[in-house]
Formats: sequence, C-alpha cells, structure tokens
Amino acid sequence: MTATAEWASRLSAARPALERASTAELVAGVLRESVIEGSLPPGTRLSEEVIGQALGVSRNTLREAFRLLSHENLLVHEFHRGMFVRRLTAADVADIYRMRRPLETAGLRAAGSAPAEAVREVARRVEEGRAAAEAGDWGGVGTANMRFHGALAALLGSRRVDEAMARVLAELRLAFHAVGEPRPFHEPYLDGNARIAALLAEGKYERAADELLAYLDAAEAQLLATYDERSA
Amino acid sequence: MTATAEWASRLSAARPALERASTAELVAGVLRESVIEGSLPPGTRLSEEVIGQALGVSRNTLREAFRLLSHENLLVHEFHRGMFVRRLTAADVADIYRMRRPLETAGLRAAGSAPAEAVREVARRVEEGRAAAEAGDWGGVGTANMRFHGALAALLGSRRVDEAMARVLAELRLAFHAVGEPRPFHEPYLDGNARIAALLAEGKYERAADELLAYLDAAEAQLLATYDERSA
DNA sequence: ATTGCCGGATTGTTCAACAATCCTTACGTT
DNA sequence: AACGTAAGGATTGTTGAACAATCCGGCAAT
Repeated sequence: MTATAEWASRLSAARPALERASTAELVAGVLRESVIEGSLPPGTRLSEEVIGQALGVSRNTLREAFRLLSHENLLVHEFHRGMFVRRLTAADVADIYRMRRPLETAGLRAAGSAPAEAVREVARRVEEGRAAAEAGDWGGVGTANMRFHGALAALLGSRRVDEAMARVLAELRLAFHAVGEPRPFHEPYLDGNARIAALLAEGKYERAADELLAYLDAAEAQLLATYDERSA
Repeated sequence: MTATAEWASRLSAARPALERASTAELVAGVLRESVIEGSLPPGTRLSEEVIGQALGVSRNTLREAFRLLSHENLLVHEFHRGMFVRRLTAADVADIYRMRRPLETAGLRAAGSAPAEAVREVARRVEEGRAAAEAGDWGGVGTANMRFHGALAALLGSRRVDEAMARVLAELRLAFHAVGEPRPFHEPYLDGNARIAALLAEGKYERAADELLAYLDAAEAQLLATYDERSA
C-alpha cells in the first residue's frame, strides 16, 4: 500500500461522519438510545409537548422523529393517545426467540465461509462480556451478550439480517429493563458464550449451533419465568 | 361454547376493521402499494408538492407518511433532495436471498410442529400460482409466488419473521419491476413450488428444505444474470 | 355502582413563512 | 472549447400558529 492510498483510506474512514442528518433523524436517535438504555422505561408516554420542549424542536419535527421510530418496535403509536414506549408481553419475548433461532444458528452453520474478521468479532464480544463481568458492570455484560448474538447472525454477511437482529435485540432490551436487576440474566451465559465461540473457532459449526439452541431455550425459559411473575 | 360467546367471538373478529388510521398512515399505504405494484418505478423522485396535491394532504402529513415508509426499504430519503423509490443493486438482491434462506428453510424444518392451517396455506398459494398461470396473468403468478414464500417462513409462527419476510419480498418486487417482463422469472418455479409443497405434505421436511435451497440458488442466479445486464 | 355530560388537555392536520440546500443556467476566464 | 464561479429558482427542512378531533378525568344524576 502506497503512502497516498494510506491517507486516502484513512480519509474515507471518516466518510460516515460527513453524512448530514436531519433534525428528525437526530431526535429519533436520541429517543432510541434513551429507550434502549432504559431512561425511558416501558409504558412511558412521550408527550409531544414535553419532549418537543426538552429537545428544543417543533412538534412537527418531533412527529417526524416518532414516525421514524414506528417500525423499530421500541415505541408504539396509539391513535390520538400519543406515543408510548413498548411494554413487551411474554408472547413478544417468545416471538423474538423464534426469530433469533434460525438467524443465529444459520450464522454459525455458515461460519465456514464467513470472513475471518466476522469470526474474530464473535470472540471479541465474548471477551468484552468477561471484562464487564470482572468489573461488576452487569449492564455492560448484557450489552456484550447482545453484541455477541448480533455477531453470530452477522456471520451470514447480510445487511438485512444484521438490521433485523439489531431490531429484535433492541426490543429484548425492553424485556430486560422490565425484569430489573441484570445480573441473573446475563452472568449464567458467559460460559455458554465462550463454549460456542470455542466450537466456532475449532470449525465445529453444527455442534456450535446445537449448543446455541439449547442455550437460547434456557435463556428464553428463564426470562419467561420471571416475566410471568412480573406481569401478574 | 355458549351462544353468547359465539356471537361475541364473531364480533371480535371484526375488531381490526375498527382500527382507525391516521391520514399519514393511509397515505403511506397508498404509496407503498403504488411502489409494490409498479406504478411508481424505481428511481422515481416523490415530490412533496406533487404528491401532496395529488393526494390532497398537507406537506407535513406527507412528510410523516414518508418517514413511516423509511424503514421499509422501498423508498430512500436523500437529505435535501427528497424521497426516491429505491433502485435495488445486484448486491441488494443477493442480500435479500441471504436473508430468505435461513428463514424459509427454518420454516420448512419447523413444519412438523406448525398448525395445520399454516401448512394448508402453503398448498393454497401453490394453487393460486397455477390458476394465475392458466389465466396468463404473469403478474399474478409473481404475487402468488411471493405469497408462497411468505407462507414457508410463516410456518415458524413468528410475527416478527412474517414482517421481516414481507419486507424483503416487497423489496424483491422492485427488482422484478426493474427486469421487466415477469413471465420468465415466475413460470419456471411453479413446478418447484408444487414439489416443495408435496414434500411438506408428506412430512419430508429436510428434503423440502434441500429442494428449496437449490430452488433459491437458481432463482437468485437467474435474477442476478438479468440484473447485471440491465444495470450496464 | 353505573351512566352520561362537560371541560380541559393533547394529538392530528393544515397552512404560512422562512432558512437551508441543491441544481441549473449564465457569464467570465483561460 | 473547457472549466470555474456566481446567481437564481425550485425544493426540502423546520418552525410556529391555528383549529378540528379525540381522549380522559371529574362531576352529577339515576
């Protein structure tokens, strides 16, 4: 690689930062992040007046932002009642797992032809989870776990799969916020993550996929057990 | 079931029809349908002024409708240049198939525990395709084919999978509009649909999934071959 | 306890206005 | 002729005001 190509390559890495965004898109990003990290809890009604004043945008712009978020399943629009942060039902949780299984297992099965970097990403996410656990940052463990699972599906190398996974994993965040304390929902899976990553690295893709199915069944059952209590 | 519960049950079947929709949502539906059925071809710029006048809504309402459609991948918003009907690239087409494979094959593999009605739906869609072909309605054959594939993934019984499939199949419509004459892209697959449905009905789920993979590979290759010519 | 009515608050939509941006055209320079 | 620059026009992005439509809560009557 020549010296010119090197700095030009570094320049092009900055290209995403040049993409201007409309105010509506920026507002949507702020709201999305606030929902995902929990400061807007499930059930919260997002008053146009309140949010519009808080963020300093007009009602029309805010409404555009709400519409941008409509399909993400994090907010739900109720006609003439406003916009609400979604409360996930137990059926929603089950449905999320029903979608994750084919995509994540297909990712593992396709790993033989995935780029090495995508495989490395899986191992990296396992390490992130370990590091967060050692630091006692259980929210961070949950985040790393989500990223680990996103990385499994990303082995398919499909932008649409990645987006669909990001969407359901963000939704699952709502479920975790609803059950409260993150530690019991993430800590038990750290070893499972490592086992799956190890099988992946050894080229045992079917074994890894089988292991993942058992893992997902257990994670789902655990979450649903607590969810049923919390919904009562 | 008591007589009261029976008529109450019949009433609740009408509940979806009672759901009011905002003007923005109605406009989004009209635009979506116009894109999917081809009257707004790929590359078309949707002028706020023109569309707003044509549909008799204000610019703000129309902008809300555009934002509603943003995530559906049928329209693409370009900052300060407006809203355009997507032109799919060959890479988009490949990505769509990359997402369909895990979902459709997982549907077939899960068919043993799917409701009988979902399995019947698959056969029904095959018959629709046959009937449309006999009537020489090749656009209708394409529609039935899309529905057939949606029904395969729907064997998973997941709302989220159904929505994701509806989205990528709608996108694929754009590709078919770009290549023109529908007949060569749908007619050759009628027999394949019937074969897959027959294997499904016989409980040979793995065989059906294998057959489907070969079919999807062939369909993708055919579409991409023509797509490369058309993009030149 | 249930039902009906009213008022207030909020959402849904329209309109007008202005700032920001892009594209096209025209003009000047090389 | 080709290129660069500036200006103008058209359109998009945003704001704010206004009004219609809708919902919810409170109160009164049955």
